Amino acid sequence: MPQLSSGGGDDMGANDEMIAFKDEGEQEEKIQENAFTERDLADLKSSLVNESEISQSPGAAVGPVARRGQQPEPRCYVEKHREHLNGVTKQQDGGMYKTSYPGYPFLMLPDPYLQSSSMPPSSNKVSVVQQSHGMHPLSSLLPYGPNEHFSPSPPHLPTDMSQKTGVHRPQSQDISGFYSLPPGSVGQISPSMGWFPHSLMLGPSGMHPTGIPHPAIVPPSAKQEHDHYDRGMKPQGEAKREKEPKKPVIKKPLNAFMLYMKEMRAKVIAECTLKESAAINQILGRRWHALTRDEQAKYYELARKERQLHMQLYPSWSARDNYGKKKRRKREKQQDSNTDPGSPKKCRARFGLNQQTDWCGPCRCVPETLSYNLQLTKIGNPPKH
DNA sequence: CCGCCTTTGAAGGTA
DNA sequence: TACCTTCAAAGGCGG
Repeated sequence: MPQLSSGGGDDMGANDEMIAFKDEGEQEEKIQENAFTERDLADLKSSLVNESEISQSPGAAVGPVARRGQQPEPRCYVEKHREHLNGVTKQQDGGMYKTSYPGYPFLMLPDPYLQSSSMPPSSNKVSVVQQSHGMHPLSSLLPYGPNEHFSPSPPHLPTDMSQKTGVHRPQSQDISGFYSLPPGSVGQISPSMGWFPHSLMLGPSGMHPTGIPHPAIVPPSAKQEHDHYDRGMKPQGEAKREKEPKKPVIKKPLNAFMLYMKEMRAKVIAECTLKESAAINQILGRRWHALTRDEQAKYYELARKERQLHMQLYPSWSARDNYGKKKRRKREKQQDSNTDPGSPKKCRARFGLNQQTDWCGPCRCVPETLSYNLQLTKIGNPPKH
C-alpha cells in the first residue's frame, strides 16, 4: 500500500482503489459534512426511485446488480461532487477525523470491556462503536494520537509486525507492548496458550481466559437469548443453556471499511434519519471512496492491527471456520430440491435433458421410457453428466 | 424466525 | 496468478 510502504507490500487491500484516488487528485475532495449527507441522501433516494421507475438502466444501477465490475467509476462520483461543490463552502482541512479519532475497541481493551462487562443484560450486543465523543479514554494506547496523522511505521511496532504477515501467526509475541495493555490482561497470554483451540480458550460467555471479552467472540444465538429474557422466559432459556453449552463463535476481524462503517453509521443515521442498513451502507460506501488516502490509511492500519491481534488471540482460527453456515444450508436446500424424486420432469428440463431418453445425473431419476420397476430395483447408477 | 439487502476488504479455494 | 466465494456489521423488511 502506498500509505504503508514500510512493509514492502502490506496486506492491505484496495490497492486499485487507492491508486485510482491518487490519479484523481482527491485531495481537494473535502466536502462539508451536511451537504455531503444531503447529497448522499438525494442521490440514494433518486437512485431508488430510478430503480423502481426505470427498468434496468445499464451502468446506473446502485442496486443488487451493481456489483464491483458494474459500479459507476469513482471518478464519476467525485466529479458529481465536484459539481456540487460549486455551491458549497469547502472545509479548509476537512478531514473527518482531524479533531478526534475514536479509535477501535481492539485497541482499547481495558476500559471499554470493563464497561461492557457491567452492561445491563439488555446490552447483549458487543458495543464496538464507542467513545465517539471527546477524547477516547484509551487514546493514549493508539499508535497515533487523535490529532496525529497515521505514521506508516509506528516506531514501537516490531519490525516483523510491520511486514506482511500473510498466514504467519506470531506465536509468542508480546502484544502487551504492542497494544500497551495493562498487566494482567492480554499480556498474560502465555506462548503455549496460542495452540489451544479457541473453544478451549474461551469461557462460557465468550470470555478470553485472560479475562478480556473480545468483540470477535459472540455467543451463538445471543439475540435469541436476549429475546427470551425480554419475554420473561429466562428460566427456560437458562435451563437450555445449561443443557447445551454452545460453542462461542469467533468472528472475522473487521476490515478497514467495516471499521469505518462502525464508526460512521450512527452519524449517518442521525444526519439522514435513515435506519435501513442497506441504504446507510451505500452512503458509507460513497463516503469511503471520497476519503483521502490519509483518512483511509487510518482504518487500514487499524484493520491491520486488528488482524494481528486476532491472530495472536486465536492462532488456530481460520476464516474458513465460519464458512458455509448460511450458504451451505442454502446449497443443501437447493440440492435437496435437485434430488427431489418427485419432480423428474422439472429436473430434466432444468438441465436441458431429454424427458424420454436422458438419465439425470444430479437427481438420478430415470427417463420416462424406462419402466417404473426399473427405477425401483435400482439396477445401477445412471451415468453422470 | 430466517434470509435478503448493501457496502468494501480479507482470506480461502479453485482453475 | 487471477478469479470466485464467503464472511464480517447493521437493521429494516418480507415471506
